[in-house]
Order: sequence, then structure tokens, then C-alpha cells
Amino acid sequence: MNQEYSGSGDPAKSLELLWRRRPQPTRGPKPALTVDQIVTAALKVADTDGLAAMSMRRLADELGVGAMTLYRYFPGKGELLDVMLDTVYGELPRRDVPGEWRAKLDEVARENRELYLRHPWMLQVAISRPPLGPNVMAKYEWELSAVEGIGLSDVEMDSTVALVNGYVHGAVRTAVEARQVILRSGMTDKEWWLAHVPHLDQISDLAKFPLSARVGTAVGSEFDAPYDVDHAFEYGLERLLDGVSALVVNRSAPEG
Amino acid sequence: MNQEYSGSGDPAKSLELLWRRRPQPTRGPKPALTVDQIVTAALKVADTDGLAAMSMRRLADELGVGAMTLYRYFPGKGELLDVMLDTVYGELPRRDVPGEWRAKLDEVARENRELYLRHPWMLQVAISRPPLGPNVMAKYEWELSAVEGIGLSDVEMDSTVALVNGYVHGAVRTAVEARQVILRSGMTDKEWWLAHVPHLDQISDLAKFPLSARVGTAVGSEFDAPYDVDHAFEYGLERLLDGVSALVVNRSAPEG
DNA sequence: GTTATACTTCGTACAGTGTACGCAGTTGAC
DNA sequence: GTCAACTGCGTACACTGTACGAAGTATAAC
Repeated sequence: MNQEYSGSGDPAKSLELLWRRRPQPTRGPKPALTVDQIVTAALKVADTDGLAAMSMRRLADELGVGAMTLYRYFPGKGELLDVMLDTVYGELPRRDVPGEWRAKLDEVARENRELYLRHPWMLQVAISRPPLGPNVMAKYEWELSAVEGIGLSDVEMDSTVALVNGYVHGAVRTAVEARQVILRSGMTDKEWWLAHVPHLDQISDLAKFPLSARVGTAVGSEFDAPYDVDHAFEYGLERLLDGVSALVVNRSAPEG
Repeated sequence: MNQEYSGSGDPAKSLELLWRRRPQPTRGPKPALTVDQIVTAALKVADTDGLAAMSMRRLADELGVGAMTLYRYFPGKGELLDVMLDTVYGELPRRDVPGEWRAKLDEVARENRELYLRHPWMLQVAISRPPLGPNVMAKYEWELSAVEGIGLSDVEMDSTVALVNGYVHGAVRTAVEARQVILRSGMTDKEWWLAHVPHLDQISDLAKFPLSARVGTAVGSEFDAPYDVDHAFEYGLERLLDGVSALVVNRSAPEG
């Protein structure tokens, strides 16, 4: 139900948090927790029970402290989400694939996909602006290196990386939502379609929508196996890279 | 802050609501409101103040009734969102563009984009499953007709339409978020980047991320004009359709 | 050694959210 | 005239993020 915003406060404060450069004070009691402890606990909750379950109270309970204690470590929930994001981006292997740009971009897409599948809550965080932590920076640098030196302008490099990332984000979100809706509703897409068809036909006469009826049925009967989700991802990625290819060829051989 | 789920209750009830086929009872007082009145008011709130502002209480206030009154017309907020979605999909012109599939798919992308830009709250509704109302059905039928008869299988037709829709959804969401974050933060992307660079450089040494520094600056200095958002959309759509083209050519001339 | 200061934890409170429940009043069927 | 079906809606509940301030503690300054 909830898409949460990441933080947007003071740049210096946020960066200190992301890079763990908080100047530790001399006076006063030593803090009982660390930023990393809180982030670890938050990730555990988000990974296992979803982002909606990760309330500040729940998280505090998990850590055995009062809810307001967390606000000594983070200005607000948004900043915590920022650090969580940067942390999981650190899980990217960031493999340096030898060969052409296409293989590299393919790797970028695949690694991001795996990450999203492992932490589906990431898809519910609306990043107003990327949290410029160490892992986000390294990720962006690595992604840009996939399209460096093939004749694209700086802006085109950014657009291309954003395009691939946008595709992966959308594709995985669709897949994850599809998976979750099956769990919540207890119905597969096929069952859901078959449950609606008779009512729909009675209310409106499905013959008015011949293509929808035909394709809907075909999709419903084929798309119950999980491999099909993978197939849709591959299909879209191939289309996308084919499209990028057209641009790259155009840029690398402008005299042709 | 909130991404809301659309409804997922009894199919018959939901379809009755979407198609306005509620059997009106004979006994009891005549309802003071209609489904359409509520939906119109809800759309007004969502369009002007965003989805977060569209609470049931706010909506009820707007209509001059008690909050719980709305639950006489809709089982829950999810179902209301479903009807809202189906209603705005009715604004699609669904123009029948003459010529090739590419022009038709292009039109599909453009009309959907316009709609999302006009009703940005749509992007925050996580549709677990499409609300099968009259306008959603007509939209799907129209979209499928763009890729009918060019040699694709039924499943490929659905995948292709979903791919284009997914792209538009993601692209517009990015653009809308970018627009909104400027309003909320009072900073353009360039200003934001320039506010972070000195801190980032001090904390970590930006020279470790040469590509990011170069490209980030280039993007920041160019992407402040609104036309650039349009440009990014065009760029991605061209890539995508190029990619689809590769598949269509392959299917239409398999003997080559 | 005392005091002042900076820092900690966290209970309480506030303004929200969606909606379950049940009561009071109204209408038409019998 | 009676009853069942229906409508509007007040109240309540379990949540949410977090502002405020009180109480306690460790250290710097004197």
C-alpha cells in the first residue's frame, strides 16, 4: 500500500550518514546502537516482511529500544531508507565483463534485476534523488563504464544507462507485483481471468473485444509457469539493446 | 509518500461497480449520492492535490457527507481507485492511425503518456490486476490492434504492448518525480548536484569516480530545460520501437 | 571535586490513515 | 400497519511518522 519517499534534508548531514562520517561527540553517554546495527535490522524486516511492515516502532521493537531512540541516529525515516538503499547496492558484484558494450549493458541489467528480486522493497521506494553514498556512486560509475568509449555523448551515456535501469525497474516491479498478487489473492492469473470472463461476458458481451478475448485467453493459459516471467524480461531486454545498438552503430560510423 | 493498491474483492461486485450495473434496490431511502459523483470528486482531489491528499475523510468533506457514507457506494478505497482508473482511461482518444504498426504503437505510447501527465496520481496506484471496466477493455483492445496481423503470436502481442506500456509508465514516472522533487526541494537538478559536489569531494575525493563526475556535470548543466525531458522520452521510445522492429522483421520474413 | 554542558534514551502526545460496527431514521412491499 | 431492506454516519480501533520535553549520564572546564 505504501510507497515511501527517501530523504531530502541537509546535504552535509545526509552524506555524513551515508559515508559514516558522523563526528562522534566527546561528552555524554555512549550511544547504545550504531547506524549499521539499525540498518541491518531494518533490512531484515524489509526483506522478510516487506516495506509496509517496516515501521519505526516495529524496527525499534526488533532492536529492543524505544521508537524515538531511532531519531537520534537518523533525522527521519527517509534518511534511513537512503542508507538502506546504498547498503544493498553494495551487494552488486559489479563484474567487469570483457568484450562489447552490449555484453556489459546486459550484465548491468542482470545484476540490477537480481538485486531487485532479492530486495523487492526497493521497488517501492520512490527515490526523489539518488542517495550519493559510496555504493550508489560505485554503481553509477560501473554502469557508465559499460557505455564509455563507444562514441556516445555524455548525456547519451546517462540516457542509455537510465533507459536500461528504468526498464529493469519496471520489468521487475511488474514481475514482483504479479508474484505478490498471487499470494495475496490466492489466484493465479489464469484463475483470475477465468473467474472474470463469465461475469464480463454477461455484463458486456466479450465479443465486442475480440482481440482481448483471444489474447487474454492465450496469455492466461501460457503464463502460469515462472519461466515465462524470465522470458518476458529477456524479450524486453533484447528489444531494448537492439534499440541501443541502432544508436551506437549510428554514432560509431557517422561517415557511413 | 503513499502508493496505494487497487481493489481485489469479489469479481462480480467489482465488475458491477465498473460497469455501473448495480441493481438498484426498491426499498429504503434513495441514495443521496451516485458513484459518478463520488468518482468525479475523487478525481478532482487527486488531480489537484495528489493521491496522498485523497483520503476518504477529505473526499467525504468535499461531498458534504460523513466519511463512512462512502462505504455504502464502494467496498473500500481500492475499488474506488479502480473506478477512478477506468474512468480516466476513458479520456484516451484511441485514435486509429493509418499506416504501419510502428506509427500505431507510437500513438499508443503518446496517448498513454499524455494521460499520465494529466493525471500523475495514476503512477502511484499499484495495479495488482487491471480493473476490467469498459474503458480499460477498450484501451487494451485498441492497443492490441496496433500489433495485430504483423506475424506476432498472441503472447508476443501482449508482451509487446506490455513492453511499450511499461516503458511509458516508467519514463513518465521518472519525469513526474523529477518535476515534483524540484517543487518540493526548491532546487533544480543542477543546483542539487552543485550543492553536493563540494561535500562529496571532501568526504571521498570525486576523482575516484571520474565518469560520474564528468557525466553528472554534463547532465546537470544541460538538463534544466523542460524540453530535455521530452527528448529523453523520444530517445527511449525510438530505441524501444527499433527493438520491436527487429522482432517484427524476423517474424514477417522467417524464410529470409 | 564540583559544576555545567552536551549528549543519551524514550514516554507521551498529536494529527493523520482506512475501516468495522452498530444505531437511528426512511422507504416501499406485503 | 408491520416488517424488511436500505441509507447516513458517529464512534472506535489499530495503525503511521515524529515533535516535544523530561530524566539520566558521561565528560570538559573550573
